[in-house]
Amino acid sequence: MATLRDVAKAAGVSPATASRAMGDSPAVSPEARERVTRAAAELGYQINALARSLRTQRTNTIGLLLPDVRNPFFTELAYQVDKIAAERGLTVMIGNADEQAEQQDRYLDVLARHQVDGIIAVPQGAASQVLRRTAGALPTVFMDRDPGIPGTPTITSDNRGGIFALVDHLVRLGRRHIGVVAGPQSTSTGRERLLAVTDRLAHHGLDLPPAHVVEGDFQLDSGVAATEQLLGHGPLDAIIAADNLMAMGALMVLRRNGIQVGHDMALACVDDIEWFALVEPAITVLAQDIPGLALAALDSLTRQINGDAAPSVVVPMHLIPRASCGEAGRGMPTTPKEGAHG
Amino acid sequence: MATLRDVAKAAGVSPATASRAMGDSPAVSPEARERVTRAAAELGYQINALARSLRTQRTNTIGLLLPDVRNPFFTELAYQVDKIAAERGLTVMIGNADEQAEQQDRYLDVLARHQVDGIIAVPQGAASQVLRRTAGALPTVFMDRDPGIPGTPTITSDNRGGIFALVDHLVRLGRRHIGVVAGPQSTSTGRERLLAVTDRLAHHGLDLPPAHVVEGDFQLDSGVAATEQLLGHGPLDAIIAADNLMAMGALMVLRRNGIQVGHDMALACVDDIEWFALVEPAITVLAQDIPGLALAALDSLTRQINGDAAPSVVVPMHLIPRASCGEAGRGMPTTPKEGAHG
DNA sequence: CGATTCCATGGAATCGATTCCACAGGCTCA
DNA sequence: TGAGCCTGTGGAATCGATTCCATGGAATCG
Repeated sequence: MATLRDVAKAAGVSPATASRAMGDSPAVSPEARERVTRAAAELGYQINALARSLRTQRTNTIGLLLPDVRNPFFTELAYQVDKIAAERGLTVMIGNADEQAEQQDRYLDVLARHQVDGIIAVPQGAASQVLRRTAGALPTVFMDRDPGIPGTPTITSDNRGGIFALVDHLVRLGRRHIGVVAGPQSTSTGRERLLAVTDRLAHHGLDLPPAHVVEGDFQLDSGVAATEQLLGHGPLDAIIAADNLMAMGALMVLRRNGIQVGHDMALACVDDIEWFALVEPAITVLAQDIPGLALAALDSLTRQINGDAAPSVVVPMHLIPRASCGEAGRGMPTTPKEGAHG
Repeated sequence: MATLRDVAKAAGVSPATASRAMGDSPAVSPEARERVTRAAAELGYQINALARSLRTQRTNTIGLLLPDVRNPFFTELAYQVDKIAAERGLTVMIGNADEQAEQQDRYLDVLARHQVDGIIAVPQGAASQVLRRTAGALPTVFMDRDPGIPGTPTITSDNRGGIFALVDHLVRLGRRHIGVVAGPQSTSTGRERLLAVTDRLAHHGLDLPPAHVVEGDFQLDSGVAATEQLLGHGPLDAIIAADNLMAMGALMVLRRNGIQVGHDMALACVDDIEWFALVEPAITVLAQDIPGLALAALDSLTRQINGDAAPSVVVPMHLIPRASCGEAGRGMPTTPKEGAHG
């Protein structure tokens, strides 16, 4: 591999001048710049990012820590973050915690050792010691979930507002007996979404008995188990799943039991997937604004890296009604509380 | 951030000794090691991977270049590669070409600048100049697709053998009029799969007219377009899609046209998705052995990094019959050529 | 015309960890 | 007892790029 020294020699200048010519320092004669550029091209010179970063104390690299890269929601999040970061000349190192706190800690250390300029993290479970230390030591932004570490900005979706709209939608369609496949209560999203369902049902004068709530872990299998359990606890006419994969599991169970989704039972969940529109019936979702989240997170992180105040942001969610909740007018009449909605 | 120098000072030893104590060099007294270890813990010392790598000329980092991180097949591939690499103490930098040759080239340079020890690449399109240069300059393994660069090992699935099994399956079920939503013919997988279908149909005495083949780009939308086109060209009783996303698109079109999949029309594709078993009807797939591919790629790359001979590997595929191709015995009788299959 | 400013350039220090080399002190063995 | 060895340690060079500082020459000004 050719070094800058080689390039300088080939161009007949000093390494200092070569360095200036490669960057866009104005203090280089056009002639020297030309010679250096040509020499670099001829030698196939690639700058050594390690050496540069060691000297400049800047890597232009950020870490992205996710709980599960295989969940389409996080895949999309990674895609959007990487895309925007690339446009800004930043490289993204993706770390997959694979749903294990220990892996998360391991990756945080890896990122720190690689001297990333900052970290965007979707934390899992309770805030670990390593997570606190890292968030305190270098620019950090939490995204999607809030681990409750004060002083670190958080970019989240408006889960409460979104769930309100979803519950209103279901109630308007005549659903009264709602079951919830909740997310893990160790995550802020799991808690917020469940609480919002409870609160909004109460607002409609409806009750959410404990037997109608089963906690899953955001994975497909837990959606299966939770739904089986829900079906054993009295009659329901709607199920809300706290994420897409658990909704998939719920759909499997409902099908196996010969329950007509969209008719006998409404099904809705948080987080859209491209092919949710495809499944029969198409699934009603509460979609997060993923590009919006990614953009806000990067903006906030960049500010923090530059030493400015970094804001927390709440991004609106978007209800997409599809066939899985049935049509308005079916079954019971539209709720008289219609007018009370926000 | 504490440096090794700080740790050494705190432990009352020289940086040299501190370095030796942090690694597992035997030439350190137990007492010195103890003191250094404690000092490091107290200072929250994290080794600076940049400085270490600059000196040792080893980053213990490999690059993984993918054409589309949002395709579940590549997501799973990334997951498996990262998992195995982590077990071996390697960090993975994922690059997403986002289906653009230009992005691929850009990422190859990024990886080279970061001094990765080696690259695992799923190349797209024709082999670019940058791809050739990179493959020549540092340890490289191609995975899934073969760009035809001699001297660089390739880890691929046995597309030909797999497709043979799939075609045999369809023919055995009485399907005779097969349409193909082919992959891009600029990729080796696209070419191999189409050729294998043609050859195996011929082996059964069946023809594949040009009008029954439409080329897509491995994305959902192209599956939609291709299937619509196929339906306009005479009667078919089966469609083979070269990947999962295009099969999704095909399924959408078939549904919209009221065509009963699994009865009027068989549908099968390459690459399984967890929830393909969920769709109604469940989709028959030719699944790749993703952990097998990941393991073989990493092994081959590691050998190459260590200066040993790195093998090319062909990994077997696995046919998973589901409801989308209908049951045996339906329609025409089982082909008399049954006995001729390999 | 002499003094001052400006500009392009090169030498050398620096980032943080590793490692070659030299060396001190304790040991063994003849 | 002295020659030789082994072990643990520290000084200093090194990896490759950046950047501070100094310098020489050209341009500008009064």
